[in-house]
Amino acid sequence: MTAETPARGDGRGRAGLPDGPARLDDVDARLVAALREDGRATLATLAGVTGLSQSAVQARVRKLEARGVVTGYRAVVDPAALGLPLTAFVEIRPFDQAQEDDAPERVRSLPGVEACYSVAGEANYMLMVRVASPQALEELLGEIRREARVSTRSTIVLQTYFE
Amino acid sequence: MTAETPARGDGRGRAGLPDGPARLDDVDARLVAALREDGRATLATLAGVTGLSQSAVQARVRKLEARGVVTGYRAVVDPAALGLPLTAFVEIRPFDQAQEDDAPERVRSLPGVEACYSVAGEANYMLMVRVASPQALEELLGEIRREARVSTRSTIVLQTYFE
DNA sequence: TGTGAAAAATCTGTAAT
DNA sequence: ATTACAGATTTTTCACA
Repeated sequence: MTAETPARGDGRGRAGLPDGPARLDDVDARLVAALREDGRATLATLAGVTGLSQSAVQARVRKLEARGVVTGYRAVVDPAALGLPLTAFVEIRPFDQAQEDDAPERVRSLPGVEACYSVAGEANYMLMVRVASPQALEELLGEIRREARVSTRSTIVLQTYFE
Repeated sequence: MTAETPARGDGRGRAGLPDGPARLDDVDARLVAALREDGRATLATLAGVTGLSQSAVQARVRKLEARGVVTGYRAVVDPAALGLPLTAFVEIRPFDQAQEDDAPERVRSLPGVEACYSVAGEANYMLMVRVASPQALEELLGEIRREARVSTRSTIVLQTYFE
């Protein structure tokens, strides 16, 4: 073999689309599913799930990581056990629409802000926050408003059925 | 040792509260933080982080798992790579408030529904869904409405800053 | 709880098919 | 992709403070 072997096509998938998912085949899909269920599954386990050899599984998992399909591994922790039993969704929109729109950066470092999305709708952004108490939520909302100069509209989570 | 050794108090924490978080000490907190960042961190790494021996760390991690503080380990997967680039929040409320309120169970099995919360506010429940396209969202919303007999109000996610 | 050490299992890299 | 093998790491278990 003298020249490089292009893995699949030109790395762009279909007609000029920015490097796409590069479609997962059946085996990859099963690996991903298994790793989503148990991020610590051993190669032996994954080999069993897919019917492939351990070596083949290892190579595939590495590729999935390298391709950015699997971006990491995390322990799932009960928020209540961390002292943050209260979850809320917070929609925010700027007081003054002329101001600079850097809300995501501004709220990122506030403790308790777990996620930030820009959304289409009445609000500009949607946050998910976890706090210790209603009082803590009140304080956090104040920080959010002040830090990002926005108004907030909160939806309190009463119960999490699954996530 | 003849009788069982109660781990801490009576297992209820403070005055009759239903078995609480059992407060994490400093070391546990660091372990949890490390495992949230890297769910595959080795005992050696965790020992380094905490200054404890591997055995001690292992015992603590086991207890955190047994206590339900750490509920599992998951690979983090790029939704786009799975062919689900479109995220949305869907608020739902029943058409007829007299009907049985089993929406969470009904939507649980619908593919693409990633989370379900009951909420305080105008809606009864908030869902987070991931789908392949606007068309797929339309179809999923139809299924949700039909399956759980609810009306929906959706907020499309344009960009995920962090989660 | 904790430590330390030995045994068992797992991962990694390489090579031949 | 598969099998096989060796060396390094990691996990597990156990004796003991």
